[in-house]
Amino acid sequence: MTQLLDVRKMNILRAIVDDYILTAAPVGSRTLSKRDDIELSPATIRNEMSDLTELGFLEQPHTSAGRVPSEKAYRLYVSNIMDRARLTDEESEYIRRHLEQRVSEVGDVIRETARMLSGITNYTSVVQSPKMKNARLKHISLIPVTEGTALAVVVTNSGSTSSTMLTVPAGITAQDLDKITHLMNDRMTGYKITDVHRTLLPLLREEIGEQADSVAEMLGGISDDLSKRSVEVVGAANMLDYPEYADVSKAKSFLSEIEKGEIFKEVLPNEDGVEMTIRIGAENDNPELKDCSVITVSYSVGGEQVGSMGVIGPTRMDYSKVVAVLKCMSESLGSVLSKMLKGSESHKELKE
Amino acid sequence: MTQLLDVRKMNILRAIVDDYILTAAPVGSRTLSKRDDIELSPATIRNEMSDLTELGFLEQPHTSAGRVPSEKAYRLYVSNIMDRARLTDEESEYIRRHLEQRVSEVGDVIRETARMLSGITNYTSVVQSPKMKNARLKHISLIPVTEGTALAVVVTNSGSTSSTMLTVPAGITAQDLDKITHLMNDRMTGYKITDVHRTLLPLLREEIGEQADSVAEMLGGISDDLSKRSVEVVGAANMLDYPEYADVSKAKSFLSEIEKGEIFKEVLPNEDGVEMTIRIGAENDNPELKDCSVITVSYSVGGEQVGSMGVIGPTRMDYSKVVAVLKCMSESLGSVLSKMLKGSESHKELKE
DNA sequence: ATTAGCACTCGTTCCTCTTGAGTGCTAACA
DNA sequence: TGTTAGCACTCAAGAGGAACGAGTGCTAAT
Repeated sequence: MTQLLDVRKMNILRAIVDDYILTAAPVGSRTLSKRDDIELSPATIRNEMSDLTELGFLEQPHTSAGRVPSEKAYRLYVSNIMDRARLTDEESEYIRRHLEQRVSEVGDVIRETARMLSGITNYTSVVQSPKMKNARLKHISLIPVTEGTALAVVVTNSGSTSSTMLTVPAGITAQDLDKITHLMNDRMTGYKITDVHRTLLPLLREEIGEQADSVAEMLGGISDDLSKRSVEVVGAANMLDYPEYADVSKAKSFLSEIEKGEIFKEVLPNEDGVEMTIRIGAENDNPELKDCSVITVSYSVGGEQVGSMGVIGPTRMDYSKVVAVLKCMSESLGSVLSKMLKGSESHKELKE
Repeated sequence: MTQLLDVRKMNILRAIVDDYILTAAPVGSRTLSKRDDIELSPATIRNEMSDLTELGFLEQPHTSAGRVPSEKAYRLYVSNIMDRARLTDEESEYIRRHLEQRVSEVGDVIRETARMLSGITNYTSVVQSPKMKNARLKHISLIPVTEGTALAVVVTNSGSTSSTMLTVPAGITAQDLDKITHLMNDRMTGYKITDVHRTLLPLLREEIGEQADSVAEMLGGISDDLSKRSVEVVGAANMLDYPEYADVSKAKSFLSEIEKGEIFKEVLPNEDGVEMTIRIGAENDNPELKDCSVITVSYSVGGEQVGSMGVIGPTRMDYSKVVAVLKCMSESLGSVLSKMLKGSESHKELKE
């Protein structure tokens, strides 16, 4: 990338963004010239600021106010300017240790992650539970509930359970369900949940004949259901701490959006391989977030991205800190989950 | 109860409360005298208001402002004055129909109840899931997970499932767990979950001898876990619509309290037999709710109170409407749950 | 190229004044 | 004796205006 701005302009822009992130007040030339890292007179700075305004990096609320960074400025700041901080060892140690105290259930770990993320950053956090597509079958029970419906209770190798209501094809009896349950527990444990119904098909044909296909379809519903993932959102009320939301009607519309529960879409996993995404203001698809920035990071177990989490804050958020915290969280969560899920011993692959 | 106030004072008080609930602005004597239901001159009203203030039913924000009802006034209003409205048939029909569309899962019904409750009242709703203490065992699986831990998956006659991580006593093998599972499915279905571990004890003695007691204790953990109940809280952001929360810092402290997730305590079931409770302002245990009123109602299945729900709003809430909506909701939820849970056929009672 | 100097802009703050909704009290009235 | 008209008084809220000051842009000197 070619140098968009000369070094001096960069420095001034950094100083303005840093200051604005801290104070939320328009930054003036005199304030800047007092800083140690800028050795220029106010007048010179004013000239530079005037240029930066023309280039679209700064905005002026009104003639006699200081300058405020534009979204373009944040973009540049985030990609080229800010120092990509790492947390101190104590901080990351603290995070990891807290997370490791919650090793009994995946849900607990996710919740604790969300809580810490919002607690440390003081913004709103969104954490998605890991996808279980690669989970392997450990135990299954098909339990008839009413005429035509059955409950499938699946335990995966990671110890997580899920239960799904299934519609039982006509003609399948409780005895059939029992037979299928035993068949699956005997022959299919260790297979990926998503593969089970296909792999099982030939065996089913032997056991229950012509209804095998409809039963396989029913079992497919289990892996569909398993792909539904929960999302923890914590710290929405934190936003009220920032002058951006001093106006109650703004606060209300933000909080209502959060309560709708579709915010997780903003945190949807990035394309494979992309670790971190920063979306600033209007870059967000959701118009309700046009004054917010959303930073998301994916987390991995065993080298594979299985989920993501994010932080939502005002565009004037502390990008550097949030990036650092998210990195650490992602690593910690990944490693804690790995430990939890490593109870998976027998892996049988589906030969396609 | 003896008549605390004469009829005219009652009328004036009702008018003031009604007006204040509507407008949130202090009510003056002239405003009142313009109302059709009060045929008195402002001066007369002033005299009465002065008396009511002395008696503690009214308060004055400052000398030259109108009067505002005190908590004592709301108390009186709620117990003796307000007309206990019922919903129209269309309204209650609407509620019932909406709820009946969610018959597949208890959790869905609870969530929809909370959503409607907050949607209709425009306050914050809290709905507790029904207690399952009387649920009866339909199916159980004990699945070894790691050395020393097992997962208990329980399906009740109502079709709801729960899974609990149990600590397996030393010396109990996977085979033992299997044996116990079969024993329970063969002999204990239809019993109340809470009774199972006790009733099973003699049978366990036969099967696994001296370890029976520790196993029974482990199984007791299942019913402990089953008594954990989820709570849905919806519409916290609604509070921002009211001038009481125009101050962001108030809004923040309310929302933070909600987010802490302990609000359900305010909705804890009333003593048996009490159907509805109204707690006004300082009557709430939680100091964070001292400017709020909480109305809770219990709901029943088969004549037994199994849960409760409530609405949280400013003390200046529309008591009459909320009471009516809660009554209707309680009945609808009760009847919908009854239908869902009536799948319970075989009941075996524990002979004590 | 930088900076000191200066006139100018404009939001914020702080007064003061006015307005009006409300009161309490007193005296007249039915 | 209860009700009401009248009046002086209070006080929050709003309007208007001066003073302030943080900021700018421009020009001329360094």
